[in-house]
Amino acid sequence: MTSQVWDASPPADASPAAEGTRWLDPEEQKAWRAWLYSTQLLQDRLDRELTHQTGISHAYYEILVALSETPLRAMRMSELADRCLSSRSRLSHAVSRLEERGWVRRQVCESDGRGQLAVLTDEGFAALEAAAPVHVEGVRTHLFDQLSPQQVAAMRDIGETLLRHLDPG
Amino acid sequence: MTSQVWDASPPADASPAAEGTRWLDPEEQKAWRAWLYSTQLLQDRLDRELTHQTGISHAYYEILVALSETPLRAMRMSELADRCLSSRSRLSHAVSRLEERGWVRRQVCESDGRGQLAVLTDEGFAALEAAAPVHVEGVRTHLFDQLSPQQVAAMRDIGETLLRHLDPG
DNA sequence: ACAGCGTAGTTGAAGGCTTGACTATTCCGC
DNA sequence: GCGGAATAGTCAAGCCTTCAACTACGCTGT
Repeated sequence: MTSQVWDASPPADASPAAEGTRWLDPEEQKAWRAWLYSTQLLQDRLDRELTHQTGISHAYYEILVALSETPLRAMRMSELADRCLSSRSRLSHAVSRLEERGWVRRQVCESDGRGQLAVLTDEGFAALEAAAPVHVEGVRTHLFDQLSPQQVAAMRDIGETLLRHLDPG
Repeated sequence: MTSQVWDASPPADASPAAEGTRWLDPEEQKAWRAWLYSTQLLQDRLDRELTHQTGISHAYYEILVALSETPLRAMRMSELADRCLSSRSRLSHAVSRLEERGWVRRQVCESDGRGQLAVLTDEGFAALEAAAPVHVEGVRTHLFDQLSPQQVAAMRDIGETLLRHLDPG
């Protein structure tokens, strides 16, 4: 009746819905907490530093990167949304705001009248060029400088394993 | 001038700000992308499933868990904010909404007139009890069922290493 | 006693995200 | 070609988060 650990062990007087639940054992719980906290702190930290030093949030940065890596610096809206793990709606709003900054413009798609192309402008490319070193330094300082080569390899292995399960694409 | 990879290699005509930037090598870049995508997809998925099946977002869930693990199911607002990796303001808003649902109530702190205690109500405890199996099943299905024991151990090790660097506490 | 400072927490406005409805266009089968 | 289903994208309402005040209380030194 006092303290419970809701990842790990069921309460003594477990509710009916809890029957058959595969609770986490202590090792799993520690791994889960470490993963959850570290990913949240790292993402917050990187996003905050990038935003404060460049005025570009990590979400916007990802959009600019995706466009810049494309031959014509242009991409269909849906394709861009998928690439950025973003909903259509969210991306549409974000592109509108990037348009206001003059970093992206919309252009109707030749081959499909329903479609729109998001096109990176020269100003947008310059903004990305200015932000990239800040982003990379953050990733290096807070992630790669902290880990051994073995840990980096394990991180990649775990990430790719999870992606095979999670990523519909 | 065409496609660039902004984590990995500098553009040929790098801007002055890019001088001396420690760009990521191809291995690091793959590790970074795998980590970034997998964490984002996993967190989205868990939050979405929990929200749809129980009406409780992961952020609210964390608050309820933190309170339930405490002897008197009560915690100082700041302490709770720290525990949930949340800003004071964000937590204050969240507790207000949990109060509207009748799951938490506020109570002035005896020992410090400035302080407030967030207290978990019986209704809040019941809501947590109902949501916990859904949460745990999600974590198991999308995380632990996908990984080998070695990978779980490595995940914990990496998480704890990063926490030592990131966590101010 | 009280001035000044630091701490605890709240509030309101501004902006971002999600959901669901909506328009416009294309594809498909007849 | 033409009618219906599917697809691409946008928009508005509501919720959440952030930021910058702001209130209230406690601590310290004189």
